[in-house]
Amino acid sequence: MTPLTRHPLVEDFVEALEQRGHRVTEPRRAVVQAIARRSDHFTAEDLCEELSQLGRATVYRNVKLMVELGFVCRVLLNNGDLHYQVSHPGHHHHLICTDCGRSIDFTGCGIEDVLGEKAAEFDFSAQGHWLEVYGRCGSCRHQATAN
Amino acid sequence: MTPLTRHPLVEDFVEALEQRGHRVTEPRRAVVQAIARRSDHFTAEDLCEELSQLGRATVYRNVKLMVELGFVCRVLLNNGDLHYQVSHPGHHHHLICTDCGRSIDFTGCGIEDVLGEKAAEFDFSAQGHWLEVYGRCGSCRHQATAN
DNA sequence: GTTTATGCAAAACATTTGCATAGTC
DNA sequence: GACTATGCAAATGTTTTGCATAAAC
Repeated sequence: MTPLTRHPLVEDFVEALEQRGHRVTEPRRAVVQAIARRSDHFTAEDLCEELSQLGRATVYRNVKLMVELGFVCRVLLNNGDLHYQVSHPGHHHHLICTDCGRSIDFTGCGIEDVLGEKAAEFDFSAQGHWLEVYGRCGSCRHQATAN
Repeated sequence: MTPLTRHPLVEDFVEALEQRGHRVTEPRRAVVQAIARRSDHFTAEDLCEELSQLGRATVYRNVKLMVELGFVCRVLLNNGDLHYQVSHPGHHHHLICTDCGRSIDFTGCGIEDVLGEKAAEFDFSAQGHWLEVYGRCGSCRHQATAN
């Protein structure tokens, strides 16, 4: 699901940037590449370290841009930290492994109905929601069993 | 549900503090009272402003303590900010009004089943989750209609 | 050539920490 | 009296901003 092989995402992102009138500069490209390469969540600071040749402000500004364009979303980790991560464009959620920290996107949470009922109880009209799921991914579980 | 009348919570909190070996000082009491009075979510900085007679560190340390004791939880607002709020002790979620900003606690979200199925698809074993629901509360909806 | 992006340094926040002093139990 | 909490000031960490310069379109 998350492309690790090359970075086909980079070209998608660059194309979208151009279409929306954003200039494709070398620093911006570097930020986009660094993000696309990440198979996992990260902080702006992580990117700054990786891209130490760039100014902090440039990194922060471009991460923000990527969020605005919907290419990057935020994840709420179990410890309360908010990180960034390459995102499915639409509504989606994360299965976050408390062992390895990796997160898996999923769509179609199907909780709208449940929420609708609950909300009605409180005379509340639900419009959206944020959901993070914590647990253990397959490979971490299997590894633990193997040891 | 949220007690606005007096602050019966304060005594509950103080009692629990004593039971767990924490000393009940005047500054601590002031923080606890300020928190109990809040019908809405807040930041540590909000409390510092309200309790300007206290040192920042004291406020921060006591908020943290209240979180550790489970009296206060964090809420993820629609805009991505994390705030604090008086909390139901156990597992619960929030209905957050995007108009007035108020949040309503609810328990028994009943999404475990839905999540379990979803997680199984990805060979993921779900253990916990975080859910925030955004929408409009009754009074904001009614007010809008009235105008 | 016009406009947008960058880089730096400074500013603005938010939170934590060390340590001497004061307050609780 | 022993131990914990406070308050201050300083340190830390993160993110934003102003502005001159450079690059893109």
